[in-house]
Amino acid sequence: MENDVLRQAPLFSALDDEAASALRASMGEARLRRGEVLFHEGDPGDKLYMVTDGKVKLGRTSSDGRENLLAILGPGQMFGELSLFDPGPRSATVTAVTETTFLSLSHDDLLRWLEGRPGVALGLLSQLAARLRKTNEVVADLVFSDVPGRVAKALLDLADRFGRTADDGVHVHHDLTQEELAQLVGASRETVNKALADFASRGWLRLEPRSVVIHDVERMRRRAR
Amino acid sequence: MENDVLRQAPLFSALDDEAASALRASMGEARLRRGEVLFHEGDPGDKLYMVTDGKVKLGRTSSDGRENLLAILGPGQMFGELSLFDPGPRSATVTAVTETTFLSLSHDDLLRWLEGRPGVALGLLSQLAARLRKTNEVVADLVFSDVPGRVAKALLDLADRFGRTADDGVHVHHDLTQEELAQLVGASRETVNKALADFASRGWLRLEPRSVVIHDVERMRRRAR
DNA sequence: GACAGACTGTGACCTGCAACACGGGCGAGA
DNA sequence: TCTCGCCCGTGTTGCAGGTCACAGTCTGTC
Repeated sequence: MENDVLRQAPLFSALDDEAASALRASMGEARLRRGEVLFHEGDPGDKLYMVTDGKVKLGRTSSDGRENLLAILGPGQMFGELSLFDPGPRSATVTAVTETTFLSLSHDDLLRWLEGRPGVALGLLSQLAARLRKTNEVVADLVFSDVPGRVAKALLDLADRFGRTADDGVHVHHDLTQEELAQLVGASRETVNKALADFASRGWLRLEPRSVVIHDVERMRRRAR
Repeated sequence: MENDVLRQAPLFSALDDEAASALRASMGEARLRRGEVLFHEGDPGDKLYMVTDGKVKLGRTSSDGRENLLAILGPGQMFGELSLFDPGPRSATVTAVTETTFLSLSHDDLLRWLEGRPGVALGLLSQLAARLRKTNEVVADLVFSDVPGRVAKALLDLADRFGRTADDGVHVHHDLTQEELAQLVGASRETVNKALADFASRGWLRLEPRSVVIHDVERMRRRAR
């Protein structure tokens, strides 16, 4: 049943069939190809989205046009909560990194559905709290770590979420160009390339287009901190 | 009535007397002097706190001992929500910057009080969403802005929250040493000192111990971005 | 009034990283 | 098949900002 898609999201995993169906009924769908934009920073909008398949990047652009990625999100992950609970324009631009499908839910529908399900509000709180914790982590890394450290950390994070373990290591098809990786860790494309080349020359990983194979997770982990 | 203290917090400002009293009854109190620590990063703990008077800094320490401040909080502001909704050890150390008084509330008491008050849960959601939005802002600044820009922004933020407007400008008694300011913007003490000295030499502000008078808010604002 | 200790100011380095520059590969479309 | 764009790799240069070192100042304390 279609409800399985919903249950990918940690937030909705515990719902019974009735609740899931009720929710699913009020949700819309969307599909984007690589490079297409779902919405731009500054746009109005009060919809919550959930990725059901594929990957998106969540980014913001500085006044002088440089870009910075806040997160890469995959199946089961939600975004757009900010405009939901702290009304205001979208604070980031969302772009598909691969072909991606979404479910969407409007503020009003969510609130209506939320009534009488107080547990879910608590679930949302803990989702947000976890996001905040993670973002604080990012701040600390920007202050304390150098670029190679941040690259290592980003790769490990991507590996956790998108990696498949094989006998020669963890295959991570992150689908990001080195430029995008650089924006994700807040560095230049060139510096990231050098860090990657250095890791490869040490045998910690193998580089492939838009993908890496991490041979030595332990060393990468040590380099990350 | 004592309930006024509670109502300083945006979250509780709309409560009626009954609700406020009920909440107030289950809250504890605490008081710290400058430099004293309320709790350390890594400590267990499930209490939510609210500053009623004074100022605290919320910081984390890197493995090699360097420190980074996530926020400076004043009267009406809350902290400790993370351990509440995303159970786990405290993610930051909280230290008093001036003599400070708090109210505290345990997880269980909050949940009990929350029952039957669904509006408050939504209020908490929007608090967290706003915090997250702000933290994302910080990340962008770290990536895009230089140190003087971040210092200007930090001073303006402190001015908004703690400043008093007089005829020679906005007096901001932030109570932070330049070392602490540096930790707040993610830079070294020396670089921050030079940025401040530069602003002062341009006549944009006047330096005083643990305090500044901003003469030209507009120029500072322009420098911040 | 003398001393300690914490805070502030300023210079001389050194380093990590961004910016620029350029060449090579590869995939997609004419 | 050619060729035009995107990617990716790498050397070179300049600068922001971190580190080190020290001097001046402002507290409170005995």
